Amino acid sequence: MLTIGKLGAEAGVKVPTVRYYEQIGLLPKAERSAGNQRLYGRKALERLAFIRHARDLGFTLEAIRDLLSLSDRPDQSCAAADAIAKAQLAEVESRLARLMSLKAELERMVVQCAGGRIADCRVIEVLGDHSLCATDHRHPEGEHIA
Amino acid sequence: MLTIGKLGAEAGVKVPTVRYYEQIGLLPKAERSAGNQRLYGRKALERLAFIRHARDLGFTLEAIRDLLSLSDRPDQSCAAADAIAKAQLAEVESRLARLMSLKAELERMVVQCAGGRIADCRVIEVLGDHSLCATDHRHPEGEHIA
DNA sequence: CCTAATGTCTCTAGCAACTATATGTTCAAG
DNA sequence: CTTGAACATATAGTTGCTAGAGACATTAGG
Ligand SMILES: [Zn+2]
Ligand SMILES: [Zn+2]
Ligand SMILES: [Zn+2]
Ligand SMILES: [Zn+2]
Repeated sequence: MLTIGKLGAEAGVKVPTVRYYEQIGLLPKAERSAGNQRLYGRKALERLAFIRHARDLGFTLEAIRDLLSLSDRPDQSCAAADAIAKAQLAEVESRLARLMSLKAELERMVVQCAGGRIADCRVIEVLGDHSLCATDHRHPEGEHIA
Repeated sequence: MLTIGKLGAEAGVKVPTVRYYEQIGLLPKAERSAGNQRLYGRKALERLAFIRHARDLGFTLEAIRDLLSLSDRPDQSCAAADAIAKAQLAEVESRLARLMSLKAELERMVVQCAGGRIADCRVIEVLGDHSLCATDHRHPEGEHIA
């Protein structure tokens, strides 16, 4: 049995994060030692590693919650799981497109600045006027910015 | 003079967001009408449009605060503004690199799944085991995930 | 065996950047 | 003059954690 610290170290997750996952019901309530400390077995480690990996791939905790409950029903069709992964792929692709556009605009700004006074700074000028941009990089409503 | 609603519409910013920007000191406290409603002039509109555009380019509010205070000093060197833009470009490039890696892994997962039962689902399998991944896409510590 | 250093416990609050809700006031149209 | 939209304030919620306070548990050294 692992203490929370060992568990976190094995899975690459910080201790408060493990407790947080338990709090929001992503991990089941852990067994406790005589002294009230959490104890984990191999199954909990696998579950936490799954969560960590899915987070690393950008899935939200909500999506991970669904994926975990699917993975608890091995005999069902995996269509729902695949749909979640495809949605995540689409999300990543859309962020990618936007970030490429941002990169282009930022590069233009930085390159065009001759490095003089603020009054002549291309960075400041472009930030004040989107019509100076080459692409329409604007934030589609409802999309997360990061 | 514009009311907050008109101002927001002109700049493409929601009304509560305008009030939020005022609250955190990004916009100066607005003049008020006899009936205590906010009134804005052209300068405020320009400032809000600047903020909106910078947000659209992914700058944080902290960076925008700095850029705004720089733009209030037109005679100073623009080196600091350029540095902020370069840092933002670097940030975008690093996110881009990570997202490309995520996209590759997600595509692999989705393509490899034959679409049967959960027990055989490649999506679930890969999520449980990073060693099945082709690249090291893992989250560098301290970086934002989105 | 005692002590000191970690590690763990709970609880609360904070971060970014808003968004939503509730309740009340002002304004413009008809 | 009444109605309804737009405005006002204040508070709480969102996501995914992270940081702190103050108390208890465990472990390693002397
Ligand atoms: Zn410049
Ligand atoms: Zn632009
Ligand atoms: Zn599948
Ligand atoms: Zn992986």
